[in-house]
Amino acid sequence: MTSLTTGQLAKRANVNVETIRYYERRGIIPEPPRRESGYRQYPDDAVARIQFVKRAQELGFTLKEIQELLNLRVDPETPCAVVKNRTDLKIMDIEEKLRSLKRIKKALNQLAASCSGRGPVGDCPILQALGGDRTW
Amino acid sequence: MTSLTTGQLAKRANVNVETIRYYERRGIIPEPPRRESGYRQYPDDAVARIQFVKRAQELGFTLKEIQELLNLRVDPETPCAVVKNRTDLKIMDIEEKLRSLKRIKKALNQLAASCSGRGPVGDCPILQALGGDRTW
DNA sequence: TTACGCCCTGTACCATAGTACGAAGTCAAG
DNA sequence: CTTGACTTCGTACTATGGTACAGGGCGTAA
Repeated sequence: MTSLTTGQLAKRANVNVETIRYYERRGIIPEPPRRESGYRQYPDDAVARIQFVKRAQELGFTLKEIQELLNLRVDPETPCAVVKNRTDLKIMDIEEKLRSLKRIKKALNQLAASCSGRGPVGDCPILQALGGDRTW
Repeated sequence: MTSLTTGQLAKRANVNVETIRYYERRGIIPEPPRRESGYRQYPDDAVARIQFVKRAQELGFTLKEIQELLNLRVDPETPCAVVKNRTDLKIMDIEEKLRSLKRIKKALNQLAASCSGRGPVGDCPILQALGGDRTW
């Protein structure tokens, strides 16, 4: 069984060494055994754990949520429904963000359409719309 | 001409007093004149300036971007096109965020669909998909 | 005049997700 | 055995957008 140093783990998982230490402080990865010298000895599959975190992050989970997700695993009797439920909640969360961004985009498009791009900024309809039409 | 104290301005603009001081530190609102006592004296239209900031924030601009937007006003000869350009960039920015969120949502939906919600978490297809199918 | 509420300053703190750095110890190659 | 790369720890710093608080000064009404 090979074992990895922090640096090797970092390289394989494609993250910064400090990120690994940070995850350990956060309790997202367990403290690995140490050599006499104090060097950490990570098992091979620590790479998979880091990648779990990274994939979940890409899917919009925060580190806190990921930690909760990982904690569920500790008790294999936890019903799978709990995990599905978090996923569904996250989907709703993302739908809310999508709605909000679409609203924003619509408003910005209206501003952009109102502005020819010609003339001095003093007459800019975009700034006027944002600020009322006063000059401070 | 009425003039406002920090607290009055905060109340009218519907923000925290500390937020106003924070904006002043950031250079987002100019330092107002003071009374003998040191009390700030805001002109009435400071309310509009705060609201400009708040509206722009709602539209997805960061304080830094808002500051740049406000700085454009200082020289009324700045062409309006500059403002339009920033707006267009921000629209593209938001479109990018929308694409990203849609990708995430799709991936999460696939995960959620793969999971019946029944059975123990040890067999959960969601966690398996995130982590590879290993048990740490 | 005293009491209460506001205002002033500077600084520290919150969450989020890391990154950077110094000082010291360790490991491996030459 | 030395050198250079790597590891350890603790702490401080980054960016973002504020919030909180202590210790003092000010303002006004009763």
